[in-house]
This record gives sequence, structure tokens and C-alpha cells, in this order.
Amino acid sequence: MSKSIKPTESELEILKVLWQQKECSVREVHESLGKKEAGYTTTLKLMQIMHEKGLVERDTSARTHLYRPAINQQDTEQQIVSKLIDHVFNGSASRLVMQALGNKKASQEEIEKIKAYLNQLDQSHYGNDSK
Amino acid sequence: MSKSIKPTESELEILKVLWQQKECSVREVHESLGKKEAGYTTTLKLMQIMHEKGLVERDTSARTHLYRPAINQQDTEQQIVSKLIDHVFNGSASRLVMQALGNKKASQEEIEKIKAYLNQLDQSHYGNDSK
DNA sequence: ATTTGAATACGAAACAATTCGTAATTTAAA
DNA sequence: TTTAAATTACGAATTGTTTCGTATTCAAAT
Repeated sequence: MSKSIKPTESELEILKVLWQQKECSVREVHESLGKKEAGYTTTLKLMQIMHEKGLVERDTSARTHLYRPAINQQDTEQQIVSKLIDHVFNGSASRLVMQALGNKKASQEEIEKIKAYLNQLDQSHYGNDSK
Repeated sequence: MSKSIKPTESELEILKVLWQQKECSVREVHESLGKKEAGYTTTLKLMQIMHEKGLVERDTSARTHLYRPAINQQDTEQQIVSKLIDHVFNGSASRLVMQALGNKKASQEEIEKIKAYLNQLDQSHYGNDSK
């Protein structure tokens, strides 16, 4: 399957809003993006382009068009992470994880969550082909 | 300190070669990049730009200039990962980690490495502010 | 000394992403 | 019905990255 549509950074910002809110007008997205962002027509244009690319769907029946994400959050995040692992960490997921944990971003609480997740992985014999 | 220089994708490719090999001529980098890459002058130009940006240092005493990385691999990877955590995973390192582990990329072997790392984190009282 | 091959320097083209100005359209209010 | 406000459509300017063609320089081989 060719899920290889990759959103740009700005597009990802917009997708995050849409993932969260399910369905939005351009204005709603624009406001959600907050102050720093560019003008309204910039957001509009981006969303129109995203529609052309198939990143979002839209309902044009009403005056104010409503947009919905056309790609899945989980899949998209997965793609981004996979690409990072391949390109930056030479295919080693563990190197990425260690990099992610070995910094101030990872609180003790976070680390506990991860341990729990790992144990759960074990129990569900989720492990796969090693050596 | 203002370490906020962020390499583009192509620049990162080149940095990876330099990190690995310590010091390289343009040609060496170019060959290391392999087939798919663009022409020699493209690599040259990129490295010249990287020099202007301060991403690499170079020794121009000899006919063939020698380039060395001017930024640290660990720091750079850290920056990339931090940015990803902030922008894609709303600041949650654990979400990134789970995404990284919950796919085919992470073999059982990788997962073991991570467990070991987590335990080691514990022992060295590395944990920080939680509650 | 001359030629040849490899290297650097430089400018510009080709692309892609972002931004915005302005016109046209639509709805609701006056 | 006219006006006003909000919206979409569209084209183009801007900015950043990548690519390459060509000129120049240098050093070694002839």
C-alpha cells in the first residue's frame, strides 16, 4: 500500500489540530494554531494544498468549508519515526530511544510509563525475530 | 550557548559521513554517499555552504581541502529528537518511545537493550523530578 | 614548458514550501 | 436592494534547498 504521503512541517501542525478536533473550518484551525502563525489566507492556502495532496478531506456543501484529516495520526507518526530511525540512527530503534530518554525531556514518570509498556510487550509475546 | 544550528537533510547525510570518518575530502564524502546521490559539484557546493554555516570546519592548506564536523553528533541527534518530541508528540518522550517500539523496526534484541538501559538509568539515580 | 586531470569557486537554474495581496463569492444585516 | 463582513480562489512573491554547468586554479605527468 502506498501510504507514502508525507506532510510538511506546517501541514503537520494543521493535521494535529484536525486530529484533535475531528472537523474544523479554516478559521478554527487558524485560531488553534495560535499567535505566532501567519495570516489567515496562509492557513487557507495550506489547507487547500493539503486537500489537493489528499491529506485532508473537506465538505464544501456549506459556505464555510469543513475539513477533516484524510490520514491517520498513528500511521503518520509511525512513518515519521521510522524515517528518523533509518536516516538518523542507522536503523537502530534502541539508539533513538536512548537518545530520547537520556535528556531532560524524559522525567521519571515518563520512564515508568515506558517500563510498563515494555513489560506489556513481553507478556503479549509481541517480540519478534531477533538474531 | 547557541547550538541552534540545524542541518538540512542533505547536510545531515554529509555530517554522518564526517562523524564516522573524522576527516574527509569532498571526494571521499561524495563516494561514501553512494550511487543515488547527485553529482560531485553538488556535494562540493553543499559542503561549502555547510562551512559558511559553521557546520563543518576545513583545512585548506593543501590542494585538496579536508573537512571535519564542527558540531557534535550526540548534540545534533539530541536536538533532532527533542524537536520531534515537542512538535509531533506534544512533549511526551514516552509517546515517541512507544511509537518507536511498537513496530517492526524494534526487534526483541533492541527491546532488551532498552530494558538494560532503563535499569542502568535507575541505578545511577539518574531519574529526576517526577511527582 | 605544456598538457591533462582533479579540485575549487561561483552563479544561476530548478524545486519546494511558505506567505500574502487581491479579487470574486456568498451570507446576513441594514 | 445595498452594504458589510467573512470566506474562498488564485496568482505571485519570497525564502530555502538542491542541483548543476562552467570557469579557474593547481599539481603532477609528459
